[in-house]
Amino acid sequence: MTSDTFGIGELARATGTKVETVRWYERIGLLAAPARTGGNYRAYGRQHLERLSFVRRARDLGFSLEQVRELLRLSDQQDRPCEEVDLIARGHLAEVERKVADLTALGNELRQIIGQCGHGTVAECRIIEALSPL
Amino acid sequence: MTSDTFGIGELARATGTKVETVRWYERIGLLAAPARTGGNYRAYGRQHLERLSFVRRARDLGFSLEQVRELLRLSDQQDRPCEEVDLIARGHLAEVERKVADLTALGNELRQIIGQCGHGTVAECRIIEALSPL
DNA sequence: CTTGACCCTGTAGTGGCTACAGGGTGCATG
DNA sequence: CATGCACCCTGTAGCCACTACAGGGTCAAG
Repeated sequence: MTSDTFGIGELARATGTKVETVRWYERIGLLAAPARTGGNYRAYGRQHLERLSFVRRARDLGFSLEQVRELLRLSDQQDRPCEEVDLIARGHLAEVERKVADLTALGNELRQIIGQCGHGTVAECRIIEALSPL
Repeated sequence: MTSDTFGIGELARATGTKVETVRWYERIGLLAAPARTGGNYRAYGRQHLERLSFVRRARDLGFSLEQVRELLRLSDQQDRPCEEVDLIARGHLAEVERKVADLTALGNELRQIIGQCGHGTVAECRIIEALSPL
């Protein structure tokens, strides 16, 4: 391994990714396959590190792998307008907001049900009752 | 099929479940296997309908299948204290609240990033920039 | 020369379904 | 009585995004 390449473990540590996940990203074509050493070890360079950091950051922001794939593709077309990027991000934000609304409503319903629990027997349990039909 | 039994399609419609999902629940032992007709069709009764309604309602409230399984088991032990039921429900609520908090933070971050988009080229795109390392 | 950390491939499992493929059943219509 | 159609059956594969092995190979230090 030369001075400015590094193994999969180091790449994983540097990006906060699991080794298996790095290999998985390569398998599904999200990360280019790197060069190999004599012992068949993957040898990564700076570009791989940057690419994987991008992926990690986008994943942390909740983008799907398909969206990440598209964002990577777009980020390589530096002179095109960023409309599509904006569209993907706004679409994702809308999705996140929808989930927040759904989960908030769900939480309220759960709190209401739990609040009625009289801590008696299952037969009198309002939680079970709330789940039962009619 | 006698007067008070019904087929899988009817059960599915009555509970807002897909037929495949009903079969799936049976496969994983969440719903008891019903009797069969001469033509090997599943024949459900009132109990199955109640059971599946319970499952549906709990699933709609976001309980996992494992939690639903446990809630079903507990609901059958009518004279035991409902502590465990309460515990499952509170655990789930805590999880929901955690998700709401996480997603809200995520949404804020996304909104902030999107707000900086100047609608120029990808090269100047703040969204791509926000995803890129350093 | 052995130990231990690291790496390799390939496969199976997770949750909670969903979607077929390739058949059988049951009832109404012509 | 044949045909069409809606419904049902089993079994398997696919979805997402990994994760967890099993069963090996590689490499540097002691």
